Amino acid sequence: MTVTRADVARYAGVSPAVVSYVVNDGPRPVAAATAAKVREAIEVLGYRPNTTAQALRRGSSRLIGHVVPDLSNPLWAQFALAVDDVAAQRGYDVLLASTDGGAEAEHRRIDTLAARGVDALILTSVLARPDLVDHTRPGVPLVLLNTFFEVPGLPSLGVDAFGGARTGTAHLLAHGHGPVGLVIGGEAGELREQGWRAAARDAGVAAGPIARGEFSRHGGLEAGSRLLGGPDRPRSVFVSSDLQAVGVLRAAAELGLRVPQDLAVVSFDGTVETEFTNPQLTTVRQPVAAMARAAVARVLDPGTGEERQVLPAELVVRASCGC
Amino acid sequence: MTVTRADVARYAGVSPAVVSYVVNDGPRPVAAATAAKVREAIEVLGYRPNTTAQALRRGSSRLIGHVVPDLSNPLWAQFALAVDDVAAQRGYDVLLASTDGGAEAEHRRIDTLAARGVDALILTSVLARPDLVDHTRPGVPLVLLNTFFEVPGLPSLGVDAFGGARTGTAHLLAHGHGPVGLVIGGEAGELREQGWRAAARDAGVAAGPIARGEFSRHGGLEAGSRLLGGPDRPRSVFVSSDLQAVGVLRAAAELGLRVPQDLAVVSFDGTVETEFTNPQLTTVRQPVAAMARAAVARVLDPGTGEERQVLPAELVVRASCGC
DNA sequence: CTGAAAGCGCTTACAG
DNA sequence: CTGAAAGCGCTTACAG
Repeated sequence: MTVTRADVARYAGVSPAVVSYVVNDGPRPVAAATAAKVREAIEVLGYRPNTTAQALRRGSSRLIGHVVPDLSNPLWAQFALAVDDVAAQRGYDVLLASTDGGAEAEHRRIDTLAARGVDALILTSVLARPDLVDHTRPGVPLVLLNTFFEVPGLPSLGVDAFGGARTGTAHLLAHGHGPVGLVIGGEAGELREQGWRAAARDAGVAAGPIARGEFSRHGGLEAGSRLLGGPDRPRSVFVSSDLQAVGVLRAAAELGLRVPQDLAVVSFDGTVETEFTNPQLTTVRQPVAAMARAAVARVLDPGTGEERQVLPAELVVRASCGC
Repeated sequence: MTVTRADVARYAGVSPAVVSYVVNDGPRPVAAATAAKVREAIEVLGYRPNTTAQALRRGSSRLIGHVVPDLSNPLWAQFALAVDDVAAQRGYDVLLASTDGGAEAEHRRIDTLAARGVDALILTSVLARPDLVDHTRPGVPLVLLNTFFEVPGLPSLGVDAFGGARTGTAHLLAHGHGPVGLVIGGEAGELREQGWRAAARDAGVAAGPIARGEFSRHGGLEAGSRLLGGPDRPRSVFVSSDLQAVGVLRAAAELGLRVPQDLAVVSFDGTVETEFTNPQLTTVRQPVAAMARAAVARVLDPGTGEERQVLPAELVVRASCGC
C-alpha cells in the first residue's frame, strides 16, 4: 500500500492535522521540534500527499487542460512543450489532448478535460467556431491560443498574422522577382492572405497566383505542385506554414526547380525544422514561448485585462529567400 | 456551481445511490422507470460525474502517465500521439510529461505522475538506468517503451534495433559503394552499431568510419560534417535516427555533396518527415502504433506474459539510398 | 501550538 | 428494487 497522511501521523506521534500543517506550511503554526519529527517521518516513510484527495478537498486540481489539433505537427508539439514548461514553473501539470483537428473531437476532449476537474483550459486550435462557447465551463477560465483574430465572447491570444505575412512577403518583393505567389491553408481571405495582399499593394506590384492546400506537408506538396507546375509560375512564393513550405520544397525538387535560384520561398511559423531544410527556410517566426507564457498567465491570473492579446512575429532570414 | 450527484438525486426524487447505479449501470439493478427519471435529470441538469471523486473512491484514476524525453522530437511526439490514441480507446486519459532528456528531470516527473495517482506508467525513454527502479511504484504497473535491450527487473518493449540496423546497412552495401559509414548517438557499442557492424561482416566488407553525435538534427549535422569533411569519406552512411539524418543531409548540402549520387543515406525511425526531406529518406521504420498498443496492453492487462517484447522494424525504400 | 471533526463527491457493501 | 451509511485521503474552520 502507498503511505498516507495517517501513517505519517502515527509514526511521528502527532495528529493527522499537524502533518498537513507541516506539508502545507500552514494554515496553523507548528512548533519547530514537532515539525522536525513530522519531516523525518515523511522522509523515512516516503510520504507524498495524494493529489487526488487534495484536488477533491481543495476544489482545485492544479491541472491545466491543453487541447491541440495534432501533436504530429511540430508547431503544435512546440506549443504543447512550451505550455508544459510554463505550467510546471507554476506548479501545474498539463493534461494534453490531441484531437485530429475535428471540431467534434475537440468538443468531446474539452468535455472530458472539464470532467477531470482541470483548473483552466487552453485551446490551441484553428477552430474558433461559435459553438465552442457551449463547451465552455462557467468556473473554468479558458483562452484560445494561436488564433489570428478576435473571437467574440472568448479571450484569445495569437501572433500578428497580418503583419507577419506582410513583412515576409515584402521581404520577398524586395528581391525584385515580381509578383509573389501564395500557398495557403484554411479559409479564403484570412489574415495571412490579407497581409500578403497588402505587401503587394504597398509595393505597387500585382498580387501573384494563389494555391490552397491543407496545413500539412502533403497539402504544401499538392498546392505547390499546382502553383509551380503551370505556365506562369511565380519566381517567389509566400507559404502560410512551415509544414506546407516543406511540401513546397519537395514540389520544387520534383519539378527540377532550384531554391532560391528558380524559386524564392518564405514560410510562416518558425519551427525548428526550418533550420534544417534544404535550403534553410527564411521564415516568419511565432514567439511560441512568449505566447505560452501569456496564455498560462491569462488563464491562471484572474482579471488579466483584455480579451484579445496580439504578439509580434519576427522575420528570420536564411537561405530560401535568396538573400 | 457545477452540478453534483446530489442535485440529480434531488431533481429525480431518488437517493444518491440510485444515481450511481444508473450512471455506472450497477452494481445494483434499477427499475426501468426510475432509471428513466434519473437519466432525464442527468440530461436536464447536464450532470457529469466528478472524475476526481471517482478516482479517490475507486482508487483508480483511469489515467496513464507517459514520460517522453522531448516532445519536439517528432519520434517522441509520434509515440505520445499513438499512446494517447490507444489509451483513449480504452477509456483512459494520458498525463504526458516531457523531460528535456535528463535522468533527474525524468525521475522527478515519474514521482509527480505517481502522486497524481496514475494507474500505470509508460516510460518512452532512452535512459534505462538502474536507479530508475527506485522511482518505481509497487502498485503502479510500468513498461519501458522503446528500449532496444532487456532491462533487468523492468518490463520493456522495443524494436529490433540490431536487425533493423543490419537490414538498413545491408541495403546500402548492396549498392556496391564499399564501406558504409555510421552516424550514431548514445553509448558506444549499442545495438544499432552492432547491427551495422554485423551487416559489414555478413558482406565481407570492412566497417566504415564512425562519427558520434547527439540524437538531434544538430547532432547529425556536426557528426555528419566530421564524417564527410575528411579525406577518406565513405560513399554511403547509415544514420541512427531520422533527426540526425536530417542533419546529415544538411552537412552534405553544405559540403556540396549530392545525395544519393555522392552519398547514399539510410536512416532509422521512419517518422513522417523523412517522406519530405530532399531527397526523400530511405529509412528503417519503427512500428510506432503497434508498439504503443503493446505498451498500453502490457500495463493495463495484468499478467501479459514476458518481461521483454521485441517488434520488427521494416525497411522503407525511397530515394536517399540511390535505388 | 495541537487535535477532533466536518466535508469535498463519489462507490459500494449492507440492510430493508 | 431502493436507501442510509461508511469511507477513499485530504484541508481547514473550530475548540482547546
